[in-house]
Amino acid sequence: MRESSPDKQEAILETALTLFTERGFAGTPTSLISKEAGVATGTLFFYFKTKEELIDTLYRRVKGEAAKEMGRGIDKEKSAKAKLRRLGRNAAGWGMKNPAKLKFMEQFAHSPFVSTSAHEEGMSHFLFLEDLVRQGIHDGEIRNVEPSGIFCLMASALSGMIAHALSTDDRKERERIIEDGLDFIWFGMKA
Amino acid sequence: MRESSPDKQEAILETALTLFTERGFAGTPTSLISKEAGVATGTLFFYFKTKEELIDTLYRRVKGEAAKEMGRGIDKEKSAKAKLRRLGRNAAGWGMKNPAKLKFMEQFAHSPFVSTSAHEEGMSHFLFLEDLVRQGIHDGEIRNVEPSGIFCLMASALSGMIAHALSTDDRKERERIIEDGLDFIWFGMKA
Amino acid sequence: MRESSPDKQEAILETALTLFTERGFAGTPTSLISKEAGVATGTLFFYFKTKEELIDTLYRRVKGEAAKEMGRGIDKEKSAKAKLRRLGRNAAGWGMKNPAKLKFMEQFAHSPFVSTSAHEEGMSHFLFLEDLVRQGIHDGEIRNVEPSGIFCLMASALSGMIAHALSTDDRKERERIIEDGLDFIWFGMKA
Amino acid sequence: MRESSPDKQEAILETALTLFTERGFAGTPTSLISKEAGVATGTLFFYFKTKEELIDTLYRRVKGEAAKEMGRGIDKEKSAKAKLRRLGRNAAGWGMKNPAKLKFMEQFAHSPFVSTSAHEEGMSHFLFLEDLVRQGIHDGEIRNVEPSGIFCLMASALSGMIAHALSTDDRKERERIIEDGLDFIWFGMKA
DNA sequence: GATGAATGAGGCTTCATTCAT
DNA sequence: GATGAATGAAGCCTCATTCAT
Repeated sequence: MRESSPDKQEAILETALTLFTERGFAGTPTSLISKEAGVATGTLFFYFKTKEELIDTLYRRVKGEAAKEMGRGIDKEKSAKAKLRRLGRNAAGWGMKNPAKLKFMEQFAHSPFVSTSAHEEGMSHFLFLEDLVRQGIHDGEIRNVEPSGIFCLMASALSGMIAHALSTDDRKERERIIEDGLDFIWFGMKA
Repeated sequence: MRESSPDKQEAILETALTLFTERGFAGTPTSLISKEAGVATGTLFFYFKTKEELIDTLYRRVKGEAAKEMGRGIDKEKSAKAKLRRLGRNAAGWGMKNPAKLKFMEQFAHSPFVSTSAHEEGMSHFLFLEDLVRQGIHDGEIRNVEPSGIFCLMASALSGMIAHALSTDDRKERERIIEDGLDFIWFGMKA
Repeated sequence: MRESSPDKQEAILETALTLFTERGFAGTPTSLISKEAGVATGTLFFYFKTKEELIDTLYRRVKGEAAKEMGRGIDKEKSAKAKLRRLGRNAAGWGMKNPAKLKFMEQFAHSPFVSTSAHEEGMSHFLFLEDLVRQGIHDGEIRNVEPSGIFCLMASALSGMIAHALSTDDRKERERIIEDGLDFIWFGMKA
Repeated sequence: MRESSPDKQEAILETALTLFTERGFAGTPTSLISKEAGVATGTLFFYFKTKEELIDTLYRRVKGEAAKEMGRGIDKEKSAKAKLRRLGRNAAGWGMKNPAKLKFMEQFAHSPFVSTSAHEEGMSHFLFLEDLVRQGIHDGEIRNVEPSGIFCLMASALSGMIAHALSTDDRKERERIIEDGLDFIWFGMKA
């Protein structure tokens, strides 16, 4: 009865991610999460005081992980164009490899279930992207318009692009969608 | 209390829209909707067999209205560029005038609460947009890439742009955001 | 399934009184109350927002009823002595006839489950008793000491007396206990 | 945090007393007791097999201590009157010095949480009081009525008196309440 | 058409208790 | 002796839905 799993908390988070993605937040009882995770009801509440805290934790984690993946190797690139392209490919790559996490973020990006503070923390991970745009403008590569606007447009276009890419299973097709999408984004902002 | 709705059904729909936007589907009991709408609990279920039917009806309505508004006056324009610009301005204008409805659509675009059929019907209203892109490509105004991809990019960028525009109260600022956004979208796709 | 009982609320209150007396507040689940009262779980919460509100309502009712019974016919008596004796007999009579209510009051008089406001309202019903003592002092029938002190002593002695009387089933014995108790109280305060 | 208890068991008992008084039995989780006492959850259950055993132990202790304090120096007094007065002063003194313990006893004297056996043991400590009354009757100092009745009246009046005395912070006032109360009790029973 | 009291399945959370370390 | 992660039964309460009036 007393098991040796070193990481019940991890099991809960992982299970919750999948279930939330499949059934939504309200459609996923905590009892189902614990059952699927192979722990007792009480265990979930030992690690997360409330269901909301579990959601929040998950949201912060996934958003943080996504941001980290997106930034990978950016510094090695010289021009804003190259940096953005790398970033876009990173994002697409992460989304392709983690469709559940992507769906989770999409689903809850606008959800009132996610606390405001989690949303803010989530956003903060992507601030470096705005700096990148700012630098591009300064260097004359990007059109001189409000950086936060470009950031929004880029972020939403990127997200739409990845969702679209995920709708096909064909690798070639996906790559084409991504390259076309990155072109769209770059032409949209370049000086 | 709700003097502008002679019709109870209308009062329910209107109230539900506001409440869903503020509190989400799961956070809005039908009892609260009927109370705020000034009708009895039973009345809501006379007009809508289930809560989900109410949600679906609302979703279809709002999506349909948005699509109708976006298409207004498009035929008068000649070039794809002009058509798209008009369409973008319509969308932005509608969003500015109906922030609650916009928020509703944003929040529930990915929600499992909305039935698949409602989602599909919602999407169908925007198919004319894809035709528009197709025509633009044929006329050489738009780059020759998969139209559905452009459609996705445009739609998500538009939505991000409007959300960003709504974050400020300054009319001038809003207009600037919208014009910059429409430029971004156009440059992104033009041949 | 839909019954015609005109007074489910009353059934709930009555059942709750008995069960609380037998099992205490914490030992009585709301589910048991509704089951024994022959109503659905939800019905209890339709009439009482929370379990605590049910307790409070019950406490106020019982205390109010007790106070009313105690005051019955007091005005007809002339002297303080006669008034107090009548009051004491009323109290004892009520306690004998309503042992469950008495036990309920005893049990929860000091309980943190009963809200402060309910306790205060409960006490307020007995203020007339303090006035009675004050008048007795003024008329020289009762020793001139702080009336609130006498009130406390009298109230607690009365309550102890009734509890003691209830411990026997013999009517004669009970009457003796009551008369002896009323003597005790009167000699304790008379001038 | 709790530096005065070298013994964990003692710390648990002390903490439990305070918490039970403030929040009632049902409102005080064992986890809170152990946390406040600075021990692990498991430790509490090493010393007390169940929560009820902890409650019982506490109840027996407090009741025993109270009885012991009340009886202090009684033998030195000659007359029943003097013995009772001494006993009353002892009781009042103990109550003033141990308001938490007093409140604990008041609150749980009628509680179904306390086992029957603990209640009986608690009562047994006060049997000497009944003997004292019996002796007073035999010596002609106390009215010849059923001793157990007098015992009940005296006990409840005493308890009401102490509660009342505790409601003021003024030392003079308190002493007056106690002396008046002891008069009340004595006049109530004297021959 | 309209009402709102009534239903009861089911959700979230608490907490006494256990036991491997 | 002591710890605290883990358990799971059980409690309070919500809320979509029904139906007699």
